[in-house]
Amino acid sequence: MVTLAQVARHAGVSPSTVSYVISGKRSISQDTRLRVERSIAELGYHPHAGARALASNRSNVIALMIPLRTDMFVPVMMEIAIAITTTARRYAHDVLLLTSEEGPSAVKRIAASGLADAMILMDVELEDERIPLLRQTGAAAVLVGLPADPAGLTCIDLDFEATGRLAADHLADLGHREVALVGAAESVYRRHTGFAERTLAGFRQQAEARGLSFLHRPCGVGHEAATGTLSRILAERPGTTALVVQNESAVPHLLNHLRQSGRAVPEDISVVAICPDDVALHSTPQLTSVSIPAQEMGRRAVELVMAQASGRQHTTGLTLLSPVLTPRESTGPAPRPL
Amino acid sequence: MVTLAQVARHAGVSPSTVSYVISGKRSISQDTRLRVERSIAELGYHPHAGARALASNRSNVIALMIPLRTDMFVPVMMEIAIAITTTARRYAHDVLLLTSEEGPSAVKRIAASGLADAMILMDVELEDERIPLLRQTGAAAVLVGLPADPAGLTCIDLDFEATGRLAADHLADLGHREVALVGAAESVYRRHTGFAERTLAGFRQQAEARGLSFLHRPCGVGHEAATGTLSRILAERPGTTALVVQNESAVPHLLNHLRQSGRAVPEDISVVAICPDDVALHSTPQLTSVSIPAQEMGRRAVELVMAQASGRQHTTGLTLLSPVLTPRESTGPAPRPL
DNA sequence: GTGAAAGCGCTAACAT
DNA sequence: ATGTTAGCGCTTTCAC
Repeated sequence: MVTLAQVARHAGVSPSTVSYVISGKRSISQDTRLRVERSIAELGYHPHAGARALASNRSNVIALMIPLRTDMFVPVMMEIAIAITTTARRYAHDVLLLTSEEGPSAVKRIAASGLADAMILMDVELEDERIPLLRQTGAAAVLVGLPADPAGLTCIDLDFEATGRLAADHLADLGHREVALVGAAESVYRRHTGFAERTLAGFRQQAEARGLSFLHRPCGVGHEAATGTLSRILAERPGTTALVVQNESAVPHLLNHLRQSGRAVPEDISVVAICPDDVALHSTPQLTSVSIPAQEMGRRAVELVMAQASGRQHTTGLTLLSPVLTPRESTGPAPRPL
Repeated sequence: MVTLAQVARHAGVSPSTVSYVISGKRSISQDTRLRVERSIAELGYHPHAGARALASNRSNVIALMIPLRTDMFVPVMMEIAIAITTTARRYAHDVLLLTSEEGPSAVKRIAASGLADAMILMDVELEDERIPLLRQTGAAAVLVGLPADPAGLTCIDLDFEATGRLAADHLADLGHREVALVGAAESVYRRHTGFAERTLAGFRQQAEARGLSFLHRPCGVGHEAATGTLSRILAERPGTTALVVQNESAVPHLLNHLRQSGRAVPEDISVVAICPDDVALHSTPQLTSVSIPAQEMGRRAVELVMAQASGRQHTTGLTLLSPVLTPRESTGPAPRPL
């Protein structure tokens, strides 16, 4: 193993000089810097992470806690996780993956062991058990999602209330009067993961403001669940002319069920999806959608947590990304009543 | 921060005793052990990861390299990653997440920095750039997937050749004579990720042995791609009575297209999917499938890499999990020719 | 602009 | 069965 001392000897300088060349924490003459850098390259030196963490009290690692659950749309989580990881590298950090299996105590373990010096928590619940521990350890942390009481915490999420309002407005503008919201799995609502409830609240608010009547139904995973939910909606409210879908995995089933039951999209029924762009683009017809900006959420989460960890500021507060609705082929004017 | 020395003082023993209580590397009297354990709990002590790594030359971290690509079925990757993470915890290890963005040099960086003492590589290509570096650093490593030349490497994967043969046999047993394989995205074949080609090879071999004629077509993502691929297959070979599908994201579209074109499954056409069980179970009809044992692959990958890292054995070799085909509702006897 | 040296918290000989 | 102690490789004063 190549050590800093070896690099120093090779370059004919002292160990501290090598250290300072690497960290840039004091000015070095052009000449020395070059010699040291050449030695580093030549010997293939990489600083020992443990030694560095021990001496500097910073691990250069961000812990990422992801849920074990499978009732969320997995590709979105994965995209966020990947965006976090690649962004972290830009800050010379690595990402440690933790699952919720270990429970809230993982927060304590990570903080106390100095394994990571910042944490990003995904799948935050309204009353998340990890939050008290977070407050008590005072670790730099960012939540992806909103808890009930975000005071003193740094959170980032899509503004789902605005998302619900946006969808309602879009449909109201098109003249729809009777609409339905096909939501996430029931377990998601039961668990009080904020996003589903916030979307519903925003949608309800604006639906009422715009005089829309609407129905909300959760929807489980799989073909049966999706078609069953849709049939029941259409049976109960035959006058429904538009659907808002906040359930990526149900999208193909829903579209197919509409096709099969002889309803044309958007002529007979309009569809707005809340989903990543690629899902919307790969559907037929391409879906009018409010996109889930997974990449941006991951990137911003890292930026927020790095700002905190570097002590530059305690950006304690909410970052709510504004939803963007992209009209595509799946929404159109409400059909004239028969 | 609570240190080992503080625990020692609190328990009235020497630091090394505390260390040995924790590691179990030498026998401790019942009495001392209890006192030390109580002190640890009382003070909320967690060993400093960096210090431990520095002193012991072991980080207790497994690096997991995942692909950035999105043409693989994401939920399977995620399930493997989660299984790896939870299994790693059973070995008192954590998982460091690396993406392929950093390139092959990540292997060098991790090995040289001592950040991880073992690596698991996913999405292995036949001529994977990371392999030479792996051989040269001599790091403990397990590949999920098979490269062209696995000599000296430890690999684990589903036995996709046997999977192909199994599917062919199942259909031949049911009397089918003309079958088609709906494969992964074309990019997957171009990149020479082994699994798709191996499935095809196994399927071809057994199809020939059993006298099946067959067609193979890659299939991209999305509704258009899936239905287009299927229409073309049926146009080209109207006598096709069975489909093997190695493309999870195409499954719902395929089933719907069959339904819509008036073909009953399995009366008119049988379908065998190569997919995780939950995809098979959530389809209608439930699919006869060869399951992708994501959990087991993750778990076994950790076991293999731990065995290696602990030096107990260099299990250099392939672990090919035997495929299991579960007959469900989507396959039946070949229809009598008209 | 550069060097010397004191730790960081732990492990693992080497003691007894 | 337990204690003493010398590092592990790095960062960071302190000194010039």
